[in-house]
Amino acid sequence: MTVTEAAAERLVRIGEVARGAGVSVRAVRYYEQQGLLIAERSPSGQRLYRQDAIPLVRFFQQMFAAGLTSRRITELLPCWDSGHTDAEQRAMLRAERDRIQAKVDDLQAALDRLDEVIAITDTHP
Amino acid sequence: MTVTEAAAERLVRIGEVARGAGVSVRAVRYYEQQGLLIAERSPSGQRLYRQDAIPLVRFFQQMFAAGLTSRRITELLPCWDSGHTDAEQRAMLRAERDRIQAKVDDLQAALDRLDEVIAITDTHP
DNA sequence: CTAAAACCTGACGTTGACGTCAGAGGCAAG
DNA sequence: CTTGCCTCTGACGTCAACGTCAGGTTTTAG
Repeated sequence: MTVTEAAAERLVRIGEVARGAGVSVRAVRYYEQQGLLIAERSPSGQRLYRQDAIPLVRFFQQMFAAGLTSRRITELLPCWDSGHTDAEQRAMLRAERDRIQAKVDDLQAALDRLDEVIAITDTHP
Repeated sequence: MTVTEAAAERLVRIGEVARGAGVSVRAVRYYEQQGLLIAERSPSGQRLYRQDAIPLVRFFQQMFAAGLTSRRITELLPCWDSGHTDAEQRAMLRAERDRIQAKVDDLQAALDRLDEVIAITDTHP
């Protein structure tokens, strides 16, 4: 089943997406504004989402937590949607991977320093 | 020799501290404004730092990278200076440690997802 | 039918660690 | 002495992902 084909699925409103993904309604609107998430509209103008919008929003959160910007995510979304990538996208993917790995290393180093202090302060109360 | 205490050492100006620690002059002034770094003053008002200000600034950078705020760092500085801590400080240390650990886990999960996509896009060029 | 709950579109506010600019001194070299 | 670099104090600007408020429409529960 492709994206455009999308048989008659149960469509949900923004509140259900927000609750389901654990974010605010404002956040979901923001994602649309940034081009991350496209919603159908009801005749009265309310946003209607397919159910897979919920794991998608969770995924956005994960990428945000990893330090990607919404712009970068939009640039990389086709990699997930179609599985097809050009050279530039593959380069971005690796760049982000490397950046995140470096961040993990930094955090681990900070963690070690904190643990060191904790060990000292625990033996010197 | 603790961090704050020190004998008559060669004092350096802000530019040398900034270059030595790999940050901007503005950043060093900001740290003073936030109460992280205290500087002597020359008769003309220029900031004079002891040389151990340089590793200290590096340490601040490391903590910033780990997501601590300048306020939190000021609250925890005594743990490094004196080695003495009260219950509240030990609780903060552990809270930060746990937060960083959780962040590492999140980053690792994001990393795995990216690697997954990279592997796919590499086999489907 | 009505009231509450949910949704809409702007649009301004928040946070943290600085960047940047303006205007005014200070300091060693030639 | 003056040139050029360094430093000073404000003070406003930046960026990203939302929070929040205002004022209005829509959907739903009873």
